[in-house]
Amino acid sequence: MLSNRQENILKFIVEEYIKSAKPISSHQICDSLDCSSATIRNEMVYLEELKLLEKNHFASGRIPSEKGYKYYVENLMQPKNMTGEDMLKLQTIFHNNTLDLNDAIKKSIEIVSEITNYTTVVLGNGAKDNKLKKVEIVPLEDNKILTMVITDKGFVEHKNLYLPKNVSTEEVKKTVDLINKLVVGTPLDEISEKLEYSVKPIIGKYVRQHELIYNTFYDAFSEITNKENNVHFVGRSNFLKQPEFSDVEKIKEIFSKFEDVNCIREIAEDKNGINVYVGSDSELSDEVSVVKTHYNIDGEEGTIAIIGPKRMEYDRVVSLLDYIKSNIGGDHEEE
Amino acid sequence: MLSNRQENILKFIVEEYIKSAKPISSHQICDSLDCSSATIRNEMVYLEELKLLEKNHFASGRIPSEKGYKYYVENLMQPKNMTGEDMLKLQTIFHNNTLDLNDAIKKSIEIVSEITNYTTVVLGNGAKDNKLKKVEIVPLEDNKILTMVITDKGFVEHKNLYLPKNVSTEEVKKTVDLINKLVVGTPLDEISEKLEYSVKPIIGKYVRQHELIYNTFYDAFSEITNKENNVHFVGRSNFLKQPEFSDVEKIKEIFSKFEDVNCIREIAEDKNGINVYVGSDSELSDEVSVVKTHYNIDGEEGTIAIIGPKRMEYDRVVSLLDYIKSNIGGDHEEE
DNA sequence: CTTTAGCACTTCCATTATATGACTGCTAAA
DNA sequence: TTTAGCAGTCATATAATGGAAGTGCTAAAG
Repeated sequence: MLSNRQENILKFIVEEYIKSAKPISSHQICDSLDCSSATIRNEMVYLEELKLLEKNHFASGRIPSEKGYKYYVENLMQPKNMTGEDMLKLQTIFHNNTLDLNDAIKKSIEIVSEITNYTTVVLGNGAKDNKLKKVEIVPLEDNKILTMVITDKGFVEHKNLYLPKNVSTEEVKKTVDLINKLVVGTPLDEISEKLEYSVKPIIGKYVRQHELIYNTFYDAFSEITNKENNVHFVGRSNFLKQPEFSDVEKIKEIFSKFEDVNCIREIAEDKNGINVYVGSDSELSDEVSVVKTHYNIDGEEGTIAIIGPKRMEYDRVVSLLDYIKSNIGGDHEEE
Repeated sequence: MLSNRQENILKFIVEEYIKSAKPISSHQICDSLDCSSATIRNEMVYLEELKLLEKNHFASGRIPSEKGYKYYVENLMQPKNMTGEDMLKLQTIFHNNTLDLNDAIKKSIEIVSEITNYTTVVLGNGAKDNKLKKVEIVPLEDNKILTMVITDKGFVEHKNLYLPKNVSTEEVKKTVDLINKLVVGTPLDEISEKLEYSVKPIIGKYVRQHELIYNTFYDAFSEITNKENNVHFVGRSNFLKQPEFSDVEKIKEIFSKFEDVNCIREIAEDKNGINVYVGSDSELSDEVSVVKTHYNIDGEEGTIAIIGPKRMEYDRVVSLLDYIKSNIGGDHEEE
């Protein structure tokens, strides 16, 4: 158990280090705690024994350890009031009533990224659990047709296809009608299966050249459903602004994680509330922290995450996420 | 005018420096040119007077100047035969007959980026000159509707809208019918105008709450047409791999250019053929070169650009671009 | 028992010195 | 015109040096 003074010292060190990125000396602390630097030093030795603080070298000031950050986040951090400026910027989004949920979230995190200089991600779960609303084709010039797949949540995927010359648009239309009759309402990730056992056996009765057309649609669907999650990444290069990433090697490490789809998928969160993952808990790199939250608004689910250095303004980021979460998906009934 | 030997020396230096990123000394050259290092040095002095070569410091080897690179590209570079490996990777795309032009280009540059470790961009001119094919709405749950704008080239823009409670879907449908009747065939960038003088004056006759609906559509259209060009950027972080960008400050400079939409727009090219812009000519940074080409296939236009350090494998990149250009937009009639 | 002053000690960091290696430029001879 | 050879220049690596910063410890004071 930490004494009151020990907690204050830890808090001071974490917060000051977040601001300055420089190790904190005992002298810097004694003013605000009203005791001598020697006293602080004695306490610091204890905090270091508990692995809450670290030193870069024998005679450097202290910096928070990963454990120290965690202790801070869990026990010492106080909710930070949002500044009027931050609020104002976000409100321009929330007051736009016609904005789609996904667009609103994207815009919010763009703003967060801009005002905090951290990296932000939205990871929607895409259209996986959406149900097929309809399939539509629009014949364009020549043998080119536009095919669209529309889901019940308003997700649209489209793809331009070129038909082999011996296939007429009429035949394709018949196929589309068949699909619409038989497959509408099916969740996207079950469509391939359903096509196989409910459309394929009978398509031959209605459609000439059915094999070619069927395969084309089958491929189009599987491409659409395999499409990687809806990720919106903003402000990757903000990491370049952080002094602890002034080494290109470290930047490389982070960026290669960012490019690795699997790493990004792992960011997905399913816990309630706003969760903070420091360093190794972030699953990305020991050098970064992730603050994230899961949302589920009228069935549209996803994760919003803010990625920054461990030396992150946790209090500010948490309050920003909190603010966004309580404002998105607000009723569109009103007005 | 350069002598034969002088050209050979310049060529050797450029090509060797591209490989090694280290200044080239006279000794390295004399073997392959069959004369002594002193002779080379005498020639190098002359090439330096012409500003084709530079030195980092008094006793360093020579590196090509911007002018030197240009001379190389214009006069010395020989077309490089593509390696079988490179070809093979690209052919997987060109042999996929159902692939849309845009998708094919995107996939190609992804491969180019991967095999060359340079950054690539496709800058389509979006849907600006497309003509409206149709507007469509799909009512979803509650007061949410999906609105889609489809163009003659198969470009689709969609947006989920929330209707105020007192507006019925019926009224929206009427508006859509009106727009389809009056505005179809109009180029996208003239639509706002046309809405204003051909739909607005008469919409009141057919639609209740016409103001609200009209404004909603008007906004949706202007948002769609203002949408920034279709840019597909790949492999930004490849710059981290180049030794001349081991300094974070330089990376910052490049990345901030990449994030600046105007800078990216300027990449658009309208000249014929494949053009090489070295250093300051690149419009991005003195430290990079851009190799780009304009394509116009069945009216779909755009620019493909490859961005790398000045120390770029120009011959390889040019041949890659050439190969892609002669393969995309191949007939879909066959088979 | 807690706090503090003071001092010795450790490490970093910037500066300087020094040696080495890599090249060039120049000169004089081939 | 070409070449050999040497002096001269600069980068780079390594070591030495003198602060500066900040701790740990001890002993005295509260």
